[in-house]
Amino acid sequence: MIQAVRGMNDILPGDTPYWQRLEAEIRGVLAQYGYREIRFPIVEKTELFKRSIGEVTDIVEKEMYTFEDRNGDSLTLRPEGTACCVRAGIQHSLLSNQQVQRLWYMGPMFRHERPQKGRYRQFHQVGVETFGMSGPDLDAELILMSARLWQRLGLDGLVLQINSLGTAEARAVYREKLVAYLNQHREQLDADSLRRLESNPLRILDSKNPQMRALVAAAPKLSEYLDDESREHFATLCGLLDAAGLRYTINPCLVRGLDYYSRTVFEWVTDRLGAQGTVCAGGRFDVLVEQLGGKPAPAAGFAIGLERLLALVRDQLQPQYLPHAYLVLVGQAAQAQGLVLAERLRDAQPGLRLVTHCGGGSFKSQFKRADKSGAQVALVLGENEVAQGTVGLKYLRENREQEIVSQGVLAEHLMGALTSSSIAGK
RNA sequence: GUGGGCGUAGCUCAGUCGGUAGAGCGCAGGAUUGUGAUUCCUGUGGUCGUGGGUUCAAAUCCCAUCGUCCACCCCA
Repeated sequence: MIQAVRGMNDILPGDTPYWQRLEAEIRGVLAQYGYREIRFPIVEKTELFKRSIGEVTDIVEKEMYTFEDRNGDSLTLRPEGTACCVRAGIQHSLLSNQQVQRLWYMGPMFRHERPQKGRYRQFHQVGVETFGMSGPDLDAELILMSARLWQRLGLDGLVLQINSLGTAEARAVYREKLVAYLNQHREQLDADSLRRLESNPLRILDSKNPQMRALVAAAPKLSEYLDDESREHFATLCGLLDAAGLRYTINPCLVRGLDYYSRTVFEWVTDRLGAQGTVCAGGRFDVLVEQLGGKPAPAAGFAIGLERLLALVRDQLQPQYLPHAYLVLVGQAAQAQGLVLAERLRDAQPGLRLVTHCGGGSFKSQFKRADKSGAQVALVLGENEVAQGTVGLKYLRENREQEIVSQGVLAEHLMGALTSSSIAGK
């Protein structure tokens, strides 16, 4: 048997209604804030990710699906969307002349990691990216928008952590101080931290090893090395969040794995997903556009891991996907008439979800199918009904008497029988 | 990439000391021939993940491999 690629999952019919519902809620919130969808390819030039995410990051060094196409170009399945979005924005002049853009995208991303709970090799993200707005008010909007989404989904228990990374220059100064400090205590560092001392020393700050905690606690603080503008930016953001009544934790150790972030970074975290607790993460990346060859433009955004989010809210979603009615057809004449009748019903009630029985069979077996379909009612067209121009209407989920309805008024009758809201509502 | 747990029917799982497999659910059909879901009866089901090895004999013991889950790591 040929199986799906490891870490890449099929989403089956039992799950897709939940995905669709989740995606619809997200689209709804994004629309409330005036964000517009952008779509870009799943494959990009490898160079794009090397230059944006950073050559020495784990993603670029060992997690990308990179291959040569038939021209010999090095291409990569996108491991994230920000770089793609910026590339598309630059290419189509969406970001020049101080233009303001509020964009979003949704789709699969690819990283070659060892699969575990909440972490897959093909996973799905909703990404939000904004351009041309440098102030903390935009940062606050992004965070409030994500908070609104949790509220709309009935999701509580997420904790908001925020921090400021300052400018690249300020961070470089701090990095030197931090490396100097850690080198003084080299003998206390664990193997991971020694490795990160070379690659990404800031990550040592959020080491999970408890033995590192005292060392980290006494380390120089990034906040003490922030440039004045970043400091003020961050203070204003905190004030805006306070004014909006949003609770947050300032986490001085919150850093990002991708190189392009600057100033504000934030994460929404849960303790209900095991080791992969970050549901949403983002921040500001003011230098990325220029770094990728565009005119300088401030930018900020975030990404949501859809598998993780769905795991948290699945039980609260109420997807509507079961058919309203199942048409039982017994006899040659009924089979021929039934298809036509079903089409007429769909013409008259576009919101009606009607399954027509195919393949014949006894009344008994067809009613079994009707029941298993989840339909609220069975419509019965047999020899008697054909002869009389009627349809039997049996309620499968409630204790009501079976009805005989003239075919001419069936569409109208169904509206009442099924409660109009359930047909009108998608 | 590293470590640990687990792979038996469509699903959830039994399977003793090594003697070539069972249950429940599901699925199909039936219970005086036009009515589901309950009940009863019957039937359908498996290359025991895969490939080697040990043995007269392997679901069972050993090795490898693949998959899966969890953690490290990484990240959304």
